[in-house]
Amino acid sequence: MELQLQIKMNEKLFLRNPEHSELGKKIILHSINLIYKNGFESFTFKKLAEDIGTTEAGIYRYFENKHRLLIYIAAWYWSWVEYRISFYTNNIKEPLKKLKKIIQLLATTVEDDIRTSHVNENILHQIIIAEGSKVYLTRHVTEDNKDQLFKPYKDLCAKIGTVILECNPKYKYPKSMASTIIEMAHFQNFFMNHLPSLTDFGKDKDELKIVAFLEDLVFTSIKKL
Amino acid sequence: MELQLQIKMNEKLFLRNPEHSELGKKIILHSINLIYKNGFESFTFKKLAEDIGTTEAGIYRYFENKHRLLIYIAAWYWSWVEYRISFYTNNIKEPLKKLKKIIQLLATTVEDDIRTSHVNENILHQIIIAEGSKVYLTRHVTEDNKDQLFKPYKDLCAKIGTVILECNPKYKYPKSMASTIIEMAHFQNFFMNHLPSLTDFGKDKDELKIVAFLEDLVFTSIKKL
DNA sequence: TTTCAAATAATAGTATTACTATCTTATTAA
DNA sequence: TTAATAAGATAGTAATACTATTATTTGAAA
Repeated sequence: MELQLQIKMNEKLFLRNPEHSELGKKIILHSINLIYKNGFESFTFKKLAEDIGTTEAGIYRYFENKHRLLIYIAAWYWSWVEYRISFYTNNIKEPLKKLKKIIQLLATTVEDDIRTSHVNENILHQIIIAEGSKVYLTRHVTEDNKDQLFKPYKDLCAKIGTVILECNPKYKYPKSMASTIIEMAHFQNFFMNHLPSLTDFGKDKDELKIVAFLEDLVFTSIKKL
Repeated sequence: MELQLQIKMNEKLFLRNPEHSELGKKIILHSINLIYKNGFESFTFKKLAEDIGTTEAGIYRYFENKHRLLIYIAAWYWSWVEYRISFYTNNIKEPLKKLKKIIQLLATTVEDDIRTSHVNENILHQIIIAEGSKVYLTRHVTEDNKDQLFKPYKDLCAKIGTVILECNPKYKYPKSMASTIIEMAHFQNFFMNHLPSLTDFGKDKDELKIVAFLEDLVFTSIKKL
């Protein structure tokens, strides 16, 4: 049995749906690889076009500009993360166990999902750690937010917030706690690898320590009466 | 009595020390205002030069490029925050009270410090919230880190880590907790104002709620035996 | 089978950005 | 008085971030 995982994306995220053509899929695949290799700053549509073997103008038919492409990639990533969380916590009844699983899924390296052949999820995870915040840290957050470009991220946050409330209905900050978990799962990873003195994991660079830190942080707070 | 607050900056942060000339001070003052107004993405040395009434080449004598200028501004900011924390927690003996004060200082709006006439600290605080992460989220973090460009940020983090250990010498993650406090003090503020559904403070947009959230988060975790 | 629309490729061109270089003038300190 | 230093003026370049136009391919409906 061969499965294809298709994530339905908001129409405003692109000019032409990249999932619907070969060139489109190449754009996603190659842009993820290029951003991974040289970072978002030095990434240009010209380089991407050369990499793919098409023209700059060709890319512009799919995405307004490189920032929009990054937003698309991030939206895809968060949708995929939410799907993944649903999948792996589906059968878990106990909310505390569920939250534990969520933290583990957010903070540890992912394997490549073979059902999405045009996306290497491990590399994608890495680039979202390094570039993800740039998606919303802009002058046009508000308009972009109105266009629902951040919906997958917000949905994920809301979902985690709900699980937190299931753990403790009296906990006062479920949404802020959820966004803290998500952000810190990534930031502590970035710090561990690049600015280790900002963390307690510098020596062994072990993702499981980030999980342990987050679990400690979250569970002591929400378990409190 | 008129006081002047001078912060000694690492030589690698600039080509020519902007504190040592009128033009230099203008560069800092106007760049903060321009970045505040239109964001770092649309900020260019050309616009800055026009704003000041000098030439592009003039700015390039002080800073290699606009990213270096942002690093400088951020370094200045974190040095100033650390100074401020030292000042306001100086007389506090009780470490828990000290940490509480630190959280409040990190998470609430600052007044303009009249002793630094070329810097409006309130606006500076705002731009660091929105642009601060971009300082280290680059391909060249490692080299920049070797050049000590992030020292003020790391020093602050270390200092807060020390206070956390004073509160509870057995707490296992003082540095990660410190970086979490610093980052979340800013991110929750950004989210509250621009993506409110990621927080629990969207309705009244009250910074004191961020303080309350952080206090809850931190103290339940570190007080644990 | 034609034909018509959609996608793509090829090419060219523009404004802005991110610089570098050079030369002149003002300032100030030995 | 001179010599260094900072600043101003001007010019120029390569790369970036686009837009526009025209031609070619492809695949599906008439």
